[in-house]
Amino acid sequence: MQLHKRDLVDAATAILDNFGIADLTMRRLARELSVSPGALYWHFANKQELLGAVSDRILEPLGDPPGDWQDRITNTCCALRDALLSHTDGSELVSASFAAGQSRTMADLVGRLATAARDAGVAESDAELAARTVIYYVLGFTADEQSRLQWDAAGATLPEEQSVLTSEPSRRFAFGLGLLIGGLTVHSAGVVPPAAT
Amino acid sequence: MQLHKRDLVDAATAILDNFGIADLTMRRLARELSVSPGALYWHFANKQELLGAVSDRILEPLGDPPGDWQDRITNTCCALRDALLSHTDGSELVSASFAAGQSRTMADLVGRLATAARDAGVAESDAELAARTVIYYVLGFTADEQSRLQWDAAGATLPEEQSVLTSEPSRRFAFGLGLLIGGLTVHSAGVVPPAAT
DNA sequence: ACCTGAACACCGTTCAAGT
DNA sequence: ACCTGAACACCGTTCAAGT
Repeated sequence: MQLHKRDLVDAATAILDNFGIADLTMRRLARELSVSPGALYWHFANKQELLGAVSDRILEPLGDPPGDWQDRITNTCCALRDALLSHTDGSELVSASFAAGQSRTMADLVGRLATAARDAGVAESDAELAARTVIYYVLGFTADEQSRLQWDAAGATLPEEQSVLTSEPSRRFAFGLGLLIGGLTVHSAGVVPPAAT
Repeated sequence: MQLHKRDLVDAATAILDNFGIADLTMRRLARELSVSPGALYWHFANKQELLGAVSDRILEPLGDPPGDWQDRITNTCCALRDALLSHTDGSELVSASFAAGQSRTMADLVGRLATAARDAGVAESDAELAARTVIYYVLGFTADEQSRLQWDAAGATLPEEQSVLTSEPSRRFAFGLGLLIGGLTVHSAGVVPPAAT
């Protein structure tokens, strides 16, 4: 039967979940679909584009949260982190797609967070940067968290006494987020950030 | 003559600067050194370790700045950005080495920034996370900046009217940094960050 | 329109064997 | 101690040719 983009993304997501990003290759995907490697290039121009589609699939659960700007930032970031943690190497994959500009959903997220930043009093010219700064944090934090989680899951499972770096990750995630929201709050209060260089 | 670690890192850095990270392969490096690919594995256990050494080379210019905690964070971040921008794909390479825990210098940087965070009033248990949050920002911002710079350098050179995203990058860098320093400042003033999840 | 087969130009890593 | 040669097990991408 005919191959559709959806089928490729389904199978790619399954490989990701079961074997991780290192095994998510075009050839492996073709093998899984019982198809020649070249067939994939009828549906996607290249691997980057395919990975972008998988990223968007991973980010499908993200909604458009209501509330004031603080709530919207907090909810968006928590939902993003949850989505990334739901798939093996999720943060690594989405980080790469984001950097390559291949994820529609990440672009939308930047837009929404920029709106929240404007509502916080950030100037139009800096709103997107503020949005991206928040995203850098979520992607960086979650990549760290996930690599430690997956390393622990593979190795010895220290049952109670975990490292300070793996303990209470949600509380820690909120701390860093609070730093950024606090920064936006003082910014809107009229404090000028110190000059760099 | 004998091959030393230094020679490998020299040659690897030259490939990076002249051709970018995609061309920095073990086989290419061996060819450049007129040596068999296997020879490299006498000096480095694997590619990750070699890339870690290149990252440390790139970060060599970084000093240990004096001053109050705000100055130390600002100067460290600006020096880090400068070092990354001095080498083709510098931020991509160092980001990867940092994520893989292969750069001694990045580990040192986390330590120094954590000390600054403690001086800002951050609790011992959160100081390293605050340090990492600052680093996520610098790496994320600079990766973005560098990819746009390198894309512009390759394509059409729009001489005057640049996109809002590539204009005045240093001012924009300082803005995001100010957000984080502002967040640390209000934190030390006793404001509790809002809970996430 | 959609896919196969086969090729092109590569990878990272290992390891017996040489000097 | 340090390196070669050769192999192992792969990659992403292209493209004439088939249906």
